[in-house]
Amino acid sequence: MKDKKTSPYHHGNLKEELLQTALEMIDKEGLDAITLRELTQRLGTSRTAVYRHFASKEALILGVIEKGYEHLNLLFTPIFEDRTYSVAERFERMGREYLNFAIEHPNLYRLLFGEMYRKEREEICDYKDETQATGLYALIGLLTEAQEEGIIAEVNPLIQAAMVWASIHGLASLLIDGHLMMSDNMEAIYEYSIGVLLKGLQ
Amino acid sequence: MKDKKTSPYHHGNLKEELLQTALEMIDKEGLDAITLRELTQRLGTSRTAVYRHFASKEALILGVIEKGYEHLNLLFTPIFEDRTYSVAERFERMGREYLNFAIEHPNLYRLLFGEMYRKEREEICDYKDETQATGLYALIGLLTEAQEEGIIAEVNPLIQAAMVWASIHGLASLLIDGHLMMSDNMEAIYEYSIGVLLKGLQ
DNA sequence: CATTTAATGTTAACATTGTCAACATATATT
DNA sequence: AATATATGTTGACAATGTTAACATTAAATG
Repeated sequence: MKDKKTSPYHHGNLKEELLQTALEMIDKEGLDAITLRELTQRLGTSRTAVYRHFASKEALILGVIEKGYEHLNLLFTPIFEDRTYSVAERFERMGREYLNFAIEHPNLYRLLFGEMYRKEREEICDYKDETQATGLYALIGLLTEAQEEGIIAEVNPLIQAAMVWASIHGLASLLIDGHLMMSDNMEAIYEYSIGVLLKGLQ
Repeated sequence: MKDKKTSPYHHGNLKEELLQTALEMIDKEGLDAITLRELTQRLGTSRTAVYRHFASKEALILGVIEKGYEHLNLLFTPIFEDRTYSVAERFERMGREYLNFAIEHPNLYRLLFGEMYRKEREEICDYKDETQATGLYALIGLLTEAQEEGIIAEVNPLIQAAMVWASIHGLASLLIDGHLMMSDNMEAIYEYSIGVLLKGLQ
C-alpha cells in the first residue's frame, strides 16, 4: 500500500503537474480531448484528486489559461523590445512570431484568444492583465515609438493597436480554423498584410 | 393514441423543424446549451427521433451550419451588389453589416466562422461553397471593381480579400469573445480600421 | 382494396463524463 | 503523542449521446 517507489499516497506536486499536463494535452490533442479521468490517469492518481486543488474542471482550465498567458508574455515581449531592430522590423517580426505561435499551437491559441470561459475569465484577469500578458501592451508601446519616429500617424495608439491586433488575429484565426484555403499563399498574404497595415497607418 | 390534434405519431416536418429550432437555440443560448433531449422536447418528440433524420448530433449541427451560410448569403450579397452606392461606400457598408451580424448573433457567428467541426465541415462545403456563401466571393468582386476604378492597387484580389476579411473577422472575433475591452470605442475603431484598409490597399 | 415495404417515432438500456459524499492516509501543528 | 489539516480514494449519481429492439404510420405494389 505504501510502496513509495511506485506510488506514494501523496503525489507531492500534483497541482502544478495537473496544470502542466493539462496544458500539454490541450496543446497536442485539443480541449475536447481532456477528461479528468484521462488527465489524472496519466499522473497516476484517481479521478477526483483534482478537486483537492481546483474547484472544478473549469477552474483547472482557467489555471491553464493563466499559465498560457505568462508563457506568451515571455515569448513575445523580448521581440517587441529588441532595439537592435528598427521599429518597422520589430513590427514585422512580432506579427510573424504571433502567427507562428497560432499555427504551431492552434489549440492553445484558441484557448487563449477564443471565447472559452469568456465570462469566468474576466474574473481572473481583467483588461490590464490580459493586455500586458498577451503583448498588446508592448504593441501599444511599439506603435507609440513609431509615432514618435514619424513612421505612422499620431492617432490614439490604443485604437491603432486594436486595429493591428485584430488584423493579425483574424488572419491567424481564419488560418487555423480552416477558412482560408490558401495556406500555400500564407507567406504572400502575411507580407501583403503587413505592407497594407504600415501604409494605412501612415 | 392517434389524437391528431395534440400529437400525431408522425410529426410531418421534423427534419426542417429540427434544423430551425436548433439554429434558434444556438443563436439565443449558445452551442453548449443544445442537448438532443432539450431540442426534441421543445418539438414534442422523443429524444431519439433525431436519428431518423441525422446520423448524429454532429450531422445535425453541420446542417445548421449549412443553413446559416445560406442565410448569410442572402443577407450580404445584396449589399455588395447595390450599385446605387459607390465602391468605397459599399466597402464600408459591408463591413458594418458583417460586424453587426457578429455582434447581434455571436453564437451563430462563432459556429459559422469558428473551428467547430472544422474537419467535417470540409466534407460538406468545399472552398468554393464557403467562399460563395459567406460573401468572400462578393468581396473579391467588389475589390476587383475597386481596382478597375483605380481606387486600390492592382494586386491579386484573392490576397486582398483575405487580408480585408481577416481584419474585419479579427475585429468581430475579439469583440464578441471579450478580448477588446473598448466596446464603447467600437465605432471609432471600426471607422479607423476601414480608413486604414482603404489607404493601405492603395 | 389488401398486403407488403419503407419511413418515422418510441422505449429501454449503455458508456462516458463531471461531480459530490463518505472514507482513508499522510503531513503539519500543538 | 495527539489532534487537526491537507491530500487522495472509492462509490455513487445525473446528464448526455448513442444504439438496439419494438411500434406506428405512410407509401408502394399487386
